Amino acid sequence: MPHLLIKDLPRYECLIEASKRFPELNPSACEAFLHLLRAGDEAFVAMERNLTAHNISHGRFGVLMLLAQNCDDCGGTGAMTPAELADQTRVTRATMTGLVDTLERDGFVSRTVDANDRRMMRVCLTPKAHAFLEKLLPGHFQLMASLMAPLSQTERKTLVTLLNKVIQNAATLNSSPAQSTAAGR
Amino acid sequence: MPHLLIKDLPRYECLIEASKRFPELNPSACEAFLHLLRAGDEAFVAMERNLTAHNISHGRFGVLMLLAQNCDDCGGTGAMTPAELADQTRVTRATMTGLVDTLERDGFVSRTVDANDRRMMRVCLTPKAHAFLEKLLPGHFQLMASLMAPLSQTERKTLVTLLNKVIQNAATLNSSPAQSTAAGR
DNA sequence: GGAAAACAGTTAGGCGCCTAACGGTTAGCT
DNA sequence: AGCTAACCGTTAGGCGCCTAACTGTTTTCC
Repeated sequence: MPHLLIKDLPRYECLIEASKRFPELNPSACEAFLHLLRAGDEAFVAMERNLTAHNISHGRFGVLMLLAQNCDDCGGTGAMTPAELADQTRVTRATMTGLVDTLERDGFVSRTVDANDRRMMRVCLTPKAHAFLEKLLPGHFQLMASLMAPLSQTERKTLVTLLNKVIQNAATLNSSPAQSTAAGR
Repeated sequence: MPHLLIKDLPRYECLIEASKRFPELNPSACEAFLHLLRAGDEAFVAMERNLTAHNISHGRFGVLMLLAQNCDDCGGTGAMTPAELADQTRVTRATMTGLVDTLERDGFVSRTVDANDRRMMRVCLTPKAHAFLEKLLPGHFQLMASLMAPLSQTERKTLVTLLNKVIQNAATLNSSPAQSTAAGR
């Protein structure tokens, strides 16, 4: 379930030591990177454990949340196409087909063909899904709260600010074509 | 490849709005949690993109790093049993079997049976693996550095401190049998 | 000495995600 | 009109990770 990630993060002195062999290794950057990876993984595992206890994968949960949000916020019908869902949840359309398949099988969503464009499908939440979320979400939110409990309000704000810088930076890095560093193969 | 995670993180006002319907939702905790998940995912994707460019998965990479570390630090032979590897990389022994299988197939590790206990195997890095790491690691470290570039030295320290609090807390939460209603700590 | 428990590693089967290729539908061009 | 390109959703096949059950080896304890 968890991402493979070395159990004991290396001590800072080891990073400094290693930086002598590898001049490209920036100890503070490496330390921050590894801690970020680890904390994110830990948070993910905690969340997924809670979800699997309710017999739902994080993938399917993401789809339900997205549909629910679309339903509540825009006051719309809550209907979205698979392509929209795939785009906003960052999975491929092929994966979304599988997710919607199982959600439909379990009675959480319904599929209908678009009246105007027969290529498109409309995916809608069922009442059963709304009831399911209503029962699941309180525990989900409590989990977030207890995970962030050791941080004060201002610490959380600081954390968000710092993470935002990383997110923005990573977004541009990840979208750039290729930043291959080593020359050739 | 990435964890499914909603593309646009909700605005803070939306969280406050949602907290009216769900009293368990703590807006600042939720915001910090989602940003952590996203930043960790972004970092993970960046790292894995770099690794797959060298035809290695993050799972196999973790095993190689662990073996290399064990070799360098302790001055030992660098030989570890699959059970040790599985324990320290946080995957099951069954998964480790598969990882070592492919690593052995590609000539990166060798398997030998322990002389004293014929139940055990000894997994060792080959010279080919050392050469491979020597070529791969500079780019790997550069990636970390460029990802953390927007943070100053002190900001990185702050980030590590905050993340450490979360990691410690999550470790106890994840190891506990079931999460309580969390009124404490 | 011999049965049973404990342990190490592997195999079998499942799930989620991916990429690549496929039929069905609409829009654009000549 | 008809041919083509673009698009939507789906299928097929692969990889990594999981759990559960299995094989083989050592230890334990009568």
